[in-house]
Amino acid sequence: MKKNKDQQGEPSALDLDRQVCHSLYSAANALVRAYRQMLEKLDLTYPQYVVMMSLWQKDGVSISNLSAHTRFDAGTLTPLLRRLQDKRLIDVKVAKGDERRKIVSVSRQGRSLKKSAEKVPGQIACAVDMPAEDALKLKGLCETLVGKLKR
Amino acid sequence: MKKNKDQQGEPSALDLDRQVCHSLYSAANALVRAYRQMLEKLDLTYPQYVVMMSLWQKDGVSISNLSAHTRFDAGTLTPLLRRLQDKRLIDVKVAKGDERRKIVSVSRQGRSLKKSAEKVPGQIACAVDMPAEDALKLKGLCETLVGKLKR
DNA sequence: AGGCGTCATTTTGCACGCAAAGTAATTGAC
DNA sequence: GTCAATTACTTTGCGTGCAAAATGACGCCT
Repeated sequence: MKKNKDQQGEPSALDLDRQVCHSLYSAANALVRAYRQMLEKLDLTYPQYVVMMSLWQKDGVSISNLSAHTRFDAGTLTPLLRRLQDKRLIDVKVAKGDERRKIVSVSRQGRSLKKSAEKVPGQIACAVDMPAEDALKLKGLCETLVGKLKR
Repeated sequence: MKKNKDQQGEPSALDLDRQVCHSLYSAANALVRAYRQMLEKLDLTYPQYVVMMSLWQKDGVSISNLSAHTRFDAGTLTPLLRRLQDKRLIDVKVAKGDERRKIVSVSRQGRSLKKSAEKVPGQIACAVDMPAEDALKLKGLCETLVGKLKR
């Protein structure tokens, strides 16, 4: 009776519990879920918050610039920006000199939202409760991964 | 001229590039994108592949068991399982003795798909090209994070 | 037995994520 | 200058991810 070919066989490379990717996937989802509560006061989803952070940092950019910085697909950004516009947080205008391009900028309301958003990183850090060293290591490994998978 | 209150001010906790979560989010999306190509031969999405891995490992489970193991929401599993059923990869039956519960099991075709799936982890490892030590560290940090955010 | 709270699953509604196809405006080749 | 290739963005279609509400079955209390 060497093995037991069906259920509960010897460990396999396909075991869910050994998959790094599954852990990463679960962690990303868990984080978005954690953000959801903190962001609902701001009436933002996590991706919308990312876009606002990008714009708070650098305003008046084209959609393709925003896409590069946030790493969101253009096809994802179009409707997301429409929602931010509906909330009056941003302005979108056609670029002068190149009518294909659009320029996105933060509105006055969008700028004032930044003050409330400033509390969010601390709240998340508190919920996650991970030593700064580990957080940096994690960030570094994720960035490496993104780099390897680019394209 | 101490500061420059608008664009390009001093670094802030809201800078996108310092957000661990944004790196994690991007990495998870990049990984799913990488899986997409390898899984299209199997006609599976990444979440469907996760469910199949879970079932290959342990068959004949209820949906809530599957939900716990895969960490997918029940409301996500219902339509996902319907698609796997449409592809004849799994069988779903009402549990005897408790008609609320359903029991999910791998079909013969689902079992034969496992052989093709066995190549996937190696292909991903190759695309990612990360030292085993780093991969384990990454997995560990993600699991810690999931643990802290549980609830 | 009847009723009620709990449990397992499904449904609904909304927001991504992204490949692929579509639409304009711009650039480049000649 | 003309026209094809390219670029910037939008649209479409499908599959999640998840909160919240709905459905239906169980189990327990009396």
